[in-house]
Amino acid sequence: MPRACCLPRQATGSRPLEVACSECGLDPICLALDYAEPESGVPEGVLDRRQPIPRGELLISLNQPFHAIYAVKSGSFKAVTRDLSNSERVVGFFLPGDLIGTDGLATEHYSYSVRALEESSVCRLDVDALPLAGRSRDMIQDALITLLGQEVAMNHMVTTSLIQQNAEQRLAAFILSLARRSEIRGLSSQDLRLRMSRSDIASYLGLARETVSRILTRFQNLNWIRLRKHALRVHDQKALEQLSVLD
Amino acid sequence: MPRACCLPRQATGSRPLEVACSECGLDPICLALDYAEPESGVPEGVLDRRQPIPRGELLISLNQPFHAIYAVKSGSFKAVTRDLSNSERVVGFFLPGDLIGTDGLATEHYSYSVRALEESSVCRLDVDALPLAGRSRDMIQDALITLLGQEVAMNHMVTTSLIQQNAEQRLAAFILSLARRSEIRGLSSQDLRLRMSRSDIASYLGLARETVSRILTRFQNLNWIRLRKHALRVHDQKALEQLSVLD
DNA sequence: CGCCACTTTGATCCATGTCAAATGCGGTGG
DNA sequence: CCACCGCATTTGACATGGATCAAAGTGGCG
Repeated sequence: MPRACCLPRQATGSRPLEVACSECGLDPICLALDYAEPESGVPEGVLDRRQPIPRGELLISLNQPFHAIYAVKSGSFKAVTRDLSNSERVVGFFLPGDLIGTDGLATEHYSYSVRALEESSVCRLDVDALPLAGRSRDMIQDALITLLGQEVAMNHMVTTSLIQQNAEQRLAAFILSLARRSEIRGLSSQDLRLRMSRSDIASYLGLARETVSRILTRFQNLNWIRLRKHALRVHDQKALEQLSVLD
Repeated sequence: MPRACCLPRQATGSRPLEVACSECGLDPICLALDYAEPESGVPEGVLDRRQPIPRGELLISLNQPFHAIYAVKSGSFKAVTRDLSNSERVVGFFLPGDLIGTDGLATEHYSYSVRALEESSVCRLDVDALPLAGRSRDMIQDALITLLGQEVAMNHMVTTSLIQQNAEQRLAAFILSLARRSEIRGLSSQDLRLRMSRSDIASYLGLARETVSRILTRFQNLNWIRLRKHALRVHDQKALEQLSVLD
């Protein structure tokens, strides 16, 4: 059973690595839609595959009405919201295979802006148009329930691990989470590309950017990681893991 | 259209205040099940209403397989999990109208233990038995999607507000969130009962219990709140709100 | 009445925020 | 190709919020 949407872009030269459809968070729904191949009978616009997004471009604007869920195919994104004092706060990063916008399902509008950190591509699922797709509601609903449930569980973990850990632990957990997500999606867990700025990381982790910088160099001096501009290589995963375990 | 399950317990004497069914998070599903009244044809055990839970009792144990979602009818609960270093961490409080266990929908097991902070009661929805209820899958699925979506949005807010606020702001936000939830459910937003210990609050907010204590007395000295053992009266909601706005 | 758990208050220390300056890096124009 | 500029990052010095340790106060319950 070849997954058609994964075939064409196999070796397009300098393109960044893509996550395989089979590893993508949207896959259950794509399956239900037969990947919206022409012969599937799914109308145009329900599932748009591989939409390119230039670096710096907004994929979603805060408070925009909800219409679609996106899956990151390649590249990366950051989610930014405004807190009560109206200052920007990074609330998440999206890597290949991640879903963007699931929280809009309930609220009817997006609760954050999403910006491409690099040249990226996404698959877009038009939720409003889903009923037109003629697919079994049950399948799609079940898939959505699963997705949302995973989202809840993930958020839960993140919250738990971020609050009341010190700066070193937060950074270690952050790096490990990137590595794990990368691995889950079938990419390398050792060579990571941190396309976000130190400020973005700091904002996300609730730290000062100076602290992020200091601790990253500390990790590097301990030979736990190797950091060259935005390329991160994990040398000693065990050491990072131990850090989170020690209280 | 009287809501049957709200009728009988109207004035049972010394019982704590109950949330009305119409204000309960489970209501959309209860509606779909006709409140599981005898004449509704819903089998026994799908929706158990008003199960009493004694103070200190476990409603859910960590890692227990998932079977049901609960709605708090009266009283209150705390959710406790263990972090990587195996120490206990409070990850949430449940007040009347709140749903417990929604994250199990996806993970198939509960990710925290839930303990009654006082004599409480819950409605129990047996998710496994739902298909037997003969209700339209669509209705129930839609309701579940809405519930999960709200959960995601809520978690999002909590995470955003907790990380990178100082202790005063966290406490202020905590009190305000209790007040708002109380109000949303149709109860008083000024008179709150904090049945959890200072340690529980501290654990939840990622602070030391001494800090919680100190700041609560500080708020009291400023005349923003009045605190008598576990009864909290909000005197100056505006002041608390301003605190979160200032960065 | 007295024990035990919880809470409050006080004193001290350290991690991390803040401010400031130096360094590095990419882009642009000459 | 180099000179210059602007921005991100790194590094240093210092201040402080909150953790930690310690001890006293408070209330519930046998």
